[in-house]
Amino acid sequence: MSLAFQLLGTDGTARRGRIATAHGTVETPAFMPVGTAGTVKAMLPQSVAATGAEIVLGNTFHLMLRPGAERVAALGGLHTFMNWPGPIVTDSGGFQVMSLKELRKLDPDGVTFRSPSDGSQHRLTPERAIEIQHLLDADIAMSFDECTTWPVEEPAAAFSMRLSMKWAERGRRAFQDRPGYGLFGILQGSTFPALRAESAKALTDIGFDGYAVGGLAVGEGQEAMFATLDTTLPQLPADKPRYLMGVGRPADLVGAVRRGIDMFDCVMPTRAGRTAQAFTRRGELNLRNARHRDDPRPIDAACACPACAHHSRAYLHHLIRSEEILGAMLLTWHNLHYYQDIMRGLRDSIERGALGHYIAAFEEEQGKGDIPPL
RNA sequence: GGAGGGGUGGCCGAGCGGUCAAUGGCAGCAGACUGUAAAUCUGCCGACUUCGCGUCUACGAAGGUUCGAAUCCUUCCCCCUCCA
Repeated sequence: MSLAFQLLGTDGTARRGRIATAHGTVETPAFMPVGTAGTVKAMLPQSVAATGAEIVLGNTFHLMLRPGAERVAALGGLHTFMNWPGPIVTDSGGFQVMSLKELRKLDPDGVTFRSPSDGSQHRLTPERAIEIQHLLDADIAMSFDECTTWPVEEPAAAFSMRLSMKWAERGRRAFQDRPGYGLFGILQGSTFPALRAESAKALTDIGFDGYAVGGLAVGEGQEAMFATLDTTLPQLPADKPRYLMGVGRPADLVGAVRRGIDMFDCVMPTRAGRTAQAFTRRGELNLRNARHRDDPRPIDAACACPACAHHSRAYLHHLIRSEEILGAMLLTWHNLHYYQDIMRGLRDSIERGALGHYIAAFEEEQGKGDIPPL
């Protein structure tokens, strides 16, 4: 247990902090781009850093299958392997327990997966998930859990959550404490306040370097997600970072930070970028749409990313229509840059005690919608 | 000149007597995407439309056979291959 978290300030329930890891510090609230298979898709590591991201996420399950955790370790660990010298967090494979439901068998001890690529069998237990994350050299490791599906009946959610809590305890025992490295526990319990409370107590009793809220943004909707955060976050220790897993859209990030979340990861900016969607200060844009065909304007005039600095919507539209790789690259870059702009804005306004103003301005501008072409 | 093959919705291309406004693919028009089985997936895609298994016009052209034809017959037009 030696991942230092410093709480630098607060504004209401929102927090401004700093995490010190073996590979550098992370200013929070932070958005962590998803690099599942050892790459933030369509981005060079240095480009990811250029957007302002300080930490990226890798995945235990995917890297275990290919190229293999032992191989990554032999090649110097994930930082060296993917040339990302900064901090790395790794998901435990818990999300795949949900997303690969059809390809896995769950038992009290762990989960047996069939590989989506070649059908081969792979076993993940709470202990093995930690071992793999050690091999990958993740600065922040995550407990192996079962990401509970939604909707779910309360008894099933309770059963699933309690299993995850047992696994969290086993993972905690397997985790080797080293300076600059930490292990986070993951809360479950779906949208049931009593289950979330039970989960929070179970994890804080065990004691982790940080606490993640899992099992949200799986279909319950923003209102239910925020309601769950409202009742759950006060039960977590103030001196540890809080990570909302798999979230989200810009408005989700803003609302969750206001409620006291310090960290996020989400495929949204990268995946949406590869599928033609751009997030902007004035809402979302689908660059595949014909209306951009003759538009000489940038995606977002207020954005400093390469896509907005040097290229028109018409050109981006052309690249996407032509299935040119550069289209996916530029839109991914833009989305990640905009996400980091949001995080910078949130951190800055919390420091100044002006979060309320920031959010009001954010919501007003988002609500305006895109400026129509002349 | 002779022999053979073929002309199908923006394009390519199935269909070869009814259940065909016509399989697929591409292009086109939209939508979705939240700890990545995702550079993916879904819907629409002749015209009209009260958006309904409704009406109309359609499978080179014109006739014909048939209860019924994109599918069979006749003539014509055009394209391709091979032989002279």
